[in-house]
Amino acid sequence: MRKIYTIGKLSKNTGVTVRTLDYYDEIGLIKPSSKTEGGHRLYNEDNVMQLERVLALKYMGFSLDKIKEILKSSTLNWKESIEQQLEMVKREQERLQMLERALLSVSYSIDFEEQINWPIIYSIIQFYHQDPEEILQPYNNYLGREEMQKIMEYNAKMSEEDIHEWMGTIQAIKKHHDIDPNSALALELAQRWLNQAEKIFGNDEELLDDLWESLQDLQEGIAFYPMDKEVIGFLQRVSEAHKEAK
Amino acid sequence: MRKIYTIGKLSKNTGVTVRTLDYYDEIGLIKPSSKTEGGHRLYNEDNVMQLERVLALKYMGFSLDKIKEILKSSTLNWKESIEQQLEMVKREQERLQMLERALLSVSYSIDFEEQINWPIIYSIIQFYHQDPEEILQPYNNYLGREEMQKIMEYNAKMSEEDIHEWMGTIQAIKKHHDIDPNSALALELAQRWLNQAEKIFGNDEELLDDLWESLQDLQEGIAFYPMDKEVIGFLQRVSEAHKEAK
DNA sequence: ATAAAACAACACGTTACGTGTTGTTCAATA
DNA sequence: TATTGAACAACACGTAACGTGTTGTTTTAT
Repeated sequence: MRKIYTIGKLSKNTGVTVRTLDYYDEIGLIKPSSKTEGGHRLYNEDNVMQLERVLALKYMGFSLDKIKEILKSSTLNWKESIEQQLEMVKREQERLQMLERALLSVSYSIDFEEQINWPIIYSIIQFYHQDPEEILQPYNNYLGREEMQKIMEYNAKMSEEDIHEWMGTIQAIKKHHDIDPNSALALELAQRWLNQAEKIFGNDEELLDDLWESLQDLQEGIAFYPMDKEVIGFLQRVSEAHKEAK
Repeated sequence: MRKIYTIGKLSKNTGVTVRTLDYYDEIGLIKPSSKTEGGHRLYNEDNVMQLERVLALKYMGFSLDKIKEILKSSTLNWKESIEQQLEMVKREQERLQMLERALLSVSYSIDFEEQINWPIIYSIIQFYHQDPEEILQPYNNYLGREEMQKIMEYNAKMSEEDIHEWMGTIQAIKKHHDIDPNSALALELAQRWLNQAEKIFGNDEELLDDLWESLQDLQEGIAFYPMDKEVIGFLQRVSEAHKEAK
């Protein structure tokens, strides 16, 4: 029993709008198998099958143009198309990762500052805008290949919670950066920073030492929130004051 | 020293095309502060600042319309916009997750079958198309709330490798589903399936038992590759044959 | 036979510009 | 100062995949 559908029936059966079927006809993606004398479109079961395939490919994220191409081609090209699509999806996922972190950082920065601090937003975006490899480039002279690799891994593992805490600490230091390095509060802040850094970079003392050294030279830090010379200078002063006190 | 830029200079300094600045003027996003007698646009430093902000917001994924709205509003609305954007990003990430898994599954299915098996593609897409909660609905009568929760977690943790192996096993069973349940090959296949299942669902024997029970009743399985009655029937037969042999 | 429903074909709108054209203004040079 | 080449404004059309709306025609039910 061969079934024939008018465009309206096909639309109801598949959930695809009439306009869409109209459009698919127009671009030559699905041509109705026949027409009535008056010119109304008639779809047969082959057409239904074509539509199902188109919908499947559309779900996989292909453009209608690509779908037309794929449906005409052989299995070999199929594999290639799917691989390409997979790569596209992975790139998009990475982009969204960066975007999510940037948005979180901006959100936290508004929490802490209680207003919009544009320079910080710019630096957050600049940080996440470049691809991960590039971020660490300034450290090239200070850190080895493996160390950079490690930092990347630790960095990627940071949770929302971690980012939040980290930003809170930096923010607190920025607020009090001019207090006496010998004071209890100064020590507490430095301790807090160190704890956080250890949490992020594991208990890898050596890595942390190398990183700290490079930070002192560069006067500008990695991380999701600008570790600028204000913060680094503060940490230096507290560290020295603490050493002397010993 | 107030700097004034023509559209071309501003374009060169910021990397934004002249056409884009033209467009931003047209939609009222960035209006040049003044014009020459002849009508050429002149941008001042305020305009440069506006442009920097627009670019920052654009990077965060907002539409130009939303950006216009945000730049006019207060800090409060800012928070809300960013939260919304974050939710959008998260939804999109979930969608891409599903999409990636679907594409991987289709890719593997082509590997195994060496041709395009449309019904399998449809079921893969149907599986990933619904939201995660809905997938487990048929099991509602068999599994408790916590058990379903666990399955979801295990499922989400599956790596590419896992999916690949799983599909390979199911595929192999489908190829040999009519062999003697007492044969060595049958036992081996069933063993392979069990190993895989244990790998995915941990060593949680109880969970696996309940799941297996529900599978036998429903005759259709969860998972990224159709565990249909062919496969389930095969596993049943081998299991019984093995019990008797004991 | 007639009225209502379905349909075809066309047009415009959507986003954030790219690309190209025409006519005008600016800036540098002779 | 006149000229010429570069820069510019303003406009048009194209992009992807349709949604929405209109007009005129065909089909279907009564």
